[in-house]
Amino acid sequence: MFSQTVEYALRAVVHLAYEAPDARTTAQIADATLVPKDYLAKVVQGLARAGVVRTQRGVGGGVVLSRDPAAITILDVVNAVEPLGRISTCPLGLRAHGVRLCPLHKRLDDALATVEAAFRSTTLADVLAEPTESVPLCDTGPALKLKVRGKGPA
Amino acid sequence: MFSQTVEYALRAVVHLAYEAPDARTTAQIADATLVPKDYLAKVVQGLARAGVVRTQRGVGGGVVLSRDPAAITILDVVNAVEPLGRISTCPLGLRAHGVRLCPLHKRLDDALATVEAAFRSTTLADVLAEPTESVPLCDTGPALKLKVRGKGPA
DNA sequence: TGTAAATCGGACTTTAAAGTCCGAATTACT
DNA sequence: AGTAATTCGGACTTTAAAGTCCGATTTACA
Repeated sequence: MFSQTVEYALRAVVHLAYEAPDARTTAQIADATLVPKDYLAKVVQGLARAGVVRTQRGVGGGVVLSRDPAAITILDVVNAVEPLGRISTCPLGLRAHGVRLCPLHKRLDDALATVEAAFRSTTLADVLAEPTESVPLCDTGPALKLKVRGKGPA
Repeated sequence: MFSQTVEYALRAVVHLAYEAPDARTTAQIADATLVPKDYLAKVVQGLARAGVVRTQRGVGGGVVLSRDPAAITILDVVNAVEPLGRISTCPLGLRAHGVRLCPLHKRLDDALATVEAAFRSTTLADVLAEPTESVPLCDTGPALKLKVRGKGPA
C-alpha cells in the first residue's frame, strides 16, 4: 500500500530525528535502517529537494533534519518523496464538472483523506515520544533502554 | 496509493452492481468503465477466484456478482485482487517479538486499519445508494438521471 | 596544496506491474 | 454437428519502480 520509497524515507527521517541534532551520513543511515545505501542516496536527495532535510557535502558533512522533529510531520515526508495522490478529478477522465466525484471515488478519496489527516497530525517528535519504552524502528528487543551507537555487538 | 488493478476491479464490480442482476461480458464492462479489455479479463479472473463474481463461458455467458451488492464490501474487492497489506511484523525483519510494532510502523498500520475499516463498512449497495442524484463511476454530467445504455450519443 | 570524506547526478540493471495477443476450451443455439 | 460467443490461460511486450555503479564535485583539514 505504501511504496518502498516512502517506507525508506520514513525510516531515514525517524532515524535522523532520533539522532538529532547530529548529522548522519547516508551510509550511517543506511546501516541503521537496513536500506540499500545507493538507493537511500536517491531518496535523501528527494527529501532534500523538498526541504525536509539539509545535506552537506565533503568531510564532516552528511544529512540533517531541516527543522525540529516536532515541526516535521509524517505527511511532509510522504509528500516529499511520493505525494499521497488525493483523488480530485474523475479517474475515468469523464466530465467531472468540477467538484463532485462519483460515489465510488468519493469513498476512495475519503479514505485517502483520513490517512492524510492522520499523517498530518503526527510529527516525528510524536513518533519518538511514544509513551511505551520501545525504541523507534522496531529494534525493540527485550527492552534495552540504552541508546547504543557503533556497530560492534557489546 | 491504490494500484491500477484495484481501481479497475472496483470499477468493474460497481458497474456489475449497477446492472445487477444481469450478466455482462468483460467486453461490455471494459467499454463502460474505460478499462483495457484484455487486462480487465485478468482482473476479473482474480475476482472470480476470490469468489466475488461468477463467470460463465460461451454464448450468453459473462460475469455476474456472486452475491447481492449489499453483501459485497469494497474490502472484499480490494482483498480479492491485491490484499491491503496490513503491517503485522517489523518490515526491517528485526526481532519484533510477536505483537508490538515500533512507533513508526504502528502509526502506519493504524492508518491502514482505518482504511480497512472504512472499506469493510461500505458495500456496493451503499455506493449505488448514495443519497445524491449522481450516477456511479463519474459519468455525472449535468444531472442526467436516465440509465442510458448503448454507445451512440443521444 | 593534497587527500580523504562526503553528496551529486547520470547511466545502467533488475524486478514487478500493467498491458497485449492469441489459440484453446466451453457453451448456447440452430 | 456446426457455428458464433464467450471465458481461460499462457506467452509475450511495455512501462515504471527499485536497486546498482561510478565518476564528478564539494568540502574540511593537515
